Amino acid sequence: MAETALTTEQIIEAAEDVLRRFGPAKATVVDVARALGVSHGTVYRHFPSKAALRAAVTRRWLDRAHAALPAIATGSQSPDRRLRLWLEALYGAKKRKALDDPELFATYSVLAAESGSVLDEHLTTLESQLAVIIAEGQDDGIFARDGDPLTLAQIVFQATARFHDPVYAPLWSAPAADRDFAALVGLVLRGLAAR
Amino acid sequence: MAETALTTEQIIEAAEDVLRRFGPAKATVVDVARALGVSHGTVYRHFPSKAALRAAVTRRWLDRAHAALPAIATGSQSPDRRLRLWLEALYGAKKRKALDDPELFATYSVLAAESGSVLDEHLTTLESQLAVIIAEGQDDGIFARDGDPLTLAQIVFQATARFHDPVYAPLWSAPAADRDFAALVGLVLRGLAAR
DNA sequence: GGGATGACAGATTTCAATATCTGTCATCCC
DNA sequence: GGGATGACAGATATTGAAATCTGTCATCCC
Repeated sequence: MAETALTTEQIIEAAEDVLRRFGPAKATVVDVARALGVSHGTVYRHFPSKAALRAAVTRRWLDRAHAALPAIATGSQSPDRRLRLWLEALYGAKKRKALDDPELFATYSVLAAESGSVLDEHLTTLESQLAVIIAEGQDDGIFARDGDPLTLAQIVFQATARFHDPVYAPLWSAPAADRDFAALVGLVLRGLAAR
Repeated sequence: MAETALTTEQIIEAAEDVLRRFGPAKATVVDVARALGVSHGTVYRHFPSKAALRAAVTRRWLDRAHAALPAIATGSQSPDRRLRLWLEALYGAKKRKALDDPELFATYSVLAAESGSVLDEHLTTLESQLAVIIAEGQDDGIFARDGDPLTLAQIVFQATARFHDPVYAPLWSAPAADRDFAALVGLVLRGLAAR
């Protein structure tokens, strides 16, 4: 069992590969097992269902895609600048992935949509990063103090949905997209600012 | 030909009825012709294609759904109040339709998505209504003067997408939806306000 | 003449038979 | 013992033949 031990991580990697090659509609557990040279029963020893395996792949992908954001949220710059940088990093990462490999991006959009709980957890994480920035901005007197930081974070997240929700990905390559994004961030920052 | 003359309007009405009953996936031109008691060739005398007929139905539905908005845009109240009322009317109309008859709403969501030009034209109309309100607000000194009204209107429209884009319809019945909407409108209005 | 018709070709959809997949579990083998 | 296996039942997907639909047009009929 020594060097040939099949790890959960290996299965996730194989599943990611199969999804990349076949797409979400065609990728099967049997494909994953075949890629690993084991029977599909073995995969079910590590994951209770196909959905759970796909959820694990999705979770890892979402975490990696937004790995740079926590550092921005807790950075040393002023909160308003950090908020702008954070939103730009989120939009930039999504846009780059969507344009670099549209098929793969579409695959992960489907995966994220199908495992709602993974997505919800991810979005909650992002919103709490935003909330940290906003709370510090309120403490510094840069942002208006009326309003709970987490609620404001959710509102800011909703207001910028067009620039991070995958359903809008086709619009991110429009000529005016980056200009519109900058203007929207400007509006949001003026909305948050202390009077 | 006197009283039995088949009008374009009658065909649109029959098509609307067929779409309501069968849904966008099943409704056919033959169904529409059958409902009118004519051959399907006759329908093609009035519309160049199935897509054009469906586009006509969509156009009429969109116009009727938002018939109340122009009056609000040109109303007598202050621009900031009008902006809030206009956005509330838009969200309210969509939400009511989505909750009253989800199937019909889904049908029209599909129709709107499939005939992009009709939708684009409709959105342009809505944005120009917003632009009128914003321009007046700038003239009155209520809104900041930096920024072209039409661009600002587009940004406001994008910022509130979550509360009018049909893809988000499932979220409109969430308990927090109305509260979030009010908070978002508040943020947008503060963002537009003159300092 | 001008609008309605229905036969037609090619494209699309439906349907049922067939194949594959998901998830379980008794069995195997190191 | 503990992990891997593969046969199995029910669910889902694929496939190809048959049916229907879209769009055209020569013809009909008021």
